Amino acid sequence: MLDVSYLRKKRHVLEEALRKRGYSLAILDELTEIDARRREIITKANELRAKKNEISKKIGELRRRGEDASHLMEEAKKYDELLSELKEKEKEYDRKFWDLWGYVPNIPHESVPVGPDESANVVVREWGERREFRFTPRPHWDIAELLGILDWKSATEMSGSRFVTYRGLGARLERALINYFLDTHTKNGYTEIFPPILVKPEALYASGHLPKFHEEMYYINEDNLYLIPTAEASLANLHRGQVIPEDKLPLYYVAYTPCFRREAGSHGRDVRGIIRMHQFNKVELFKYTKPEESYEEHEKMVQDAERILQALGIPYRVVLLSTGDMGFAAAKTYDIEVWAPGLGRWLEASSVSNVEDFQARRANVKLKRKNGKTEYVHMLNGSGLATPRVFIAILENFQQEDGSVVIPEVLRPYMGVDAIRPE
RNA sequence: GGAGAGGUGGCCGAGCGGCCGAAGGCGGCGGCUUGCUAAGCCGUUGAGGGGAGCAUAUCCCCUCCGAGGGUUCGAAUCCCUCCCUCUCCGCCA
Repeated sequence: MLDVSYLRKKRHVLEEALRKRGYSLAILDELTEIDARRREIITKANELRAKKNEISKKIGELRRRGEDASHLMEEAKKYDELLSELKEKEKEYDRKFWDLWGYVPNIPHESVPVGPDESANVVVREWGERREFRFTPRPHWDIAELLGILDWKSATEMSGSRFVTYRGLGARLERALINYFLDTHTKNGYTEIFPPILVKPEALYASGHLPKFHEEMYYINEDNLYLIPTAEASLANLHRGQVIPEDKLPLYYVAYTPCFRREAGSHGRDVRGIIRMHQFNKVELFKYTKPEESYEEHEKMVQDAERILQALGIPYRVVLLSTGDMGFAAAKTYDIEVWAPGLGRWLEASSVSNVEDFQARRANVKLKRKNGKTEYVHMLNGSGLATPRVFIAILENFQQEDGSVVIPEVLRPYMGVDAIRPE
């Protein structure tokens, strides 16, 4: 959520932000109208309340002296009728306003390329050499089939499409990735967290996933809880309502969690393999920083994710997302895409965003300066990394002609083998 | 799941219908002291919103004592619902 003063005092900034993102500006007119009405009502109600409070105070004084106050009590009652109506309206407009304000996205940082969609994204750098194959590289689902490490039949039978069962060294590889990621990041100063995976709606409002993305998440009506779509949702709530002394910042967190997404809008897309799953594993990085340091920390976070791919030897590129492709809460986002030779395309394995104070405002996380002043912290999140796409990249990049897959050096201690071979 | 206790400012903690945005302590900030010295003394110190204002200066008002309702002229204080914490019992990986 943005600071409301943008609507009143810096409307041009908002307009520009919405235009850059390709959003309609209509919402601003609606907001302005509701806001004007809302303030009108608040002002009126406050005046009435002030008068009524005054009378009540007098009654108190009279009563204490043991004098009669019935005439004043009559007068006070008159205000009740006037107020009760206004109070209803006040609530109504307040709710309307804040609900709608929740649909206003974050303002893109000035360094973000402007464009309608991913076509305007900018490749910032590319790492590693894409391997030349002497044979036609297979897509990961064929390799997995040969190796017997992914079992689609059991998963679809027990859970449906977009679920998979990892088997044998496949399950082992998944676990190895999670552990390797966690071990690497904790060595780099991130504190490991294992958060709840079911969270309350309030938590998702704070992270910015609600109200907009209800449809994208699994919701358990019985208990009013959501399955998290990413650990970001949990980590953004780690310090809810807290005031953090500035010398404690920045805070670095890393968390492994499964993630759950309904993928409601992507029927028919990426249906084969493990590119797009309802349930997948991800190791998430998260930072709480001072506002003036967040962009520097953003760059560092991208590099922390990149280092993992470098150690694994997977070719990748870093893409700066354009205004039209960026997420709702983000002010600036880099994607890290791994090369998948079997598919012949780049796959997003990480998305690293600076949301500035967008989440902090709703989660109410502040920092206290040395001079006693408080302000909202900046929050950053990034995958470090999502396992399925790294899993794919390993299979496809390190496949041999006979279908076996060579395990990267750094994973061997976790795997216990140097290759996965056909059964 | 059952029985009970409780949720108050950055933290601890008093208050249990009006004089309470809230005693006291700790912490923070400012100052004084420098023979009680890893101290003492004095002062100061919550958040959000609305209005006036060039103003992130200042002033006025409203709201906030877990959240949401209710009773009352008036609620931190009384009633209801929900959330959370703790204790005991039950169940259980």
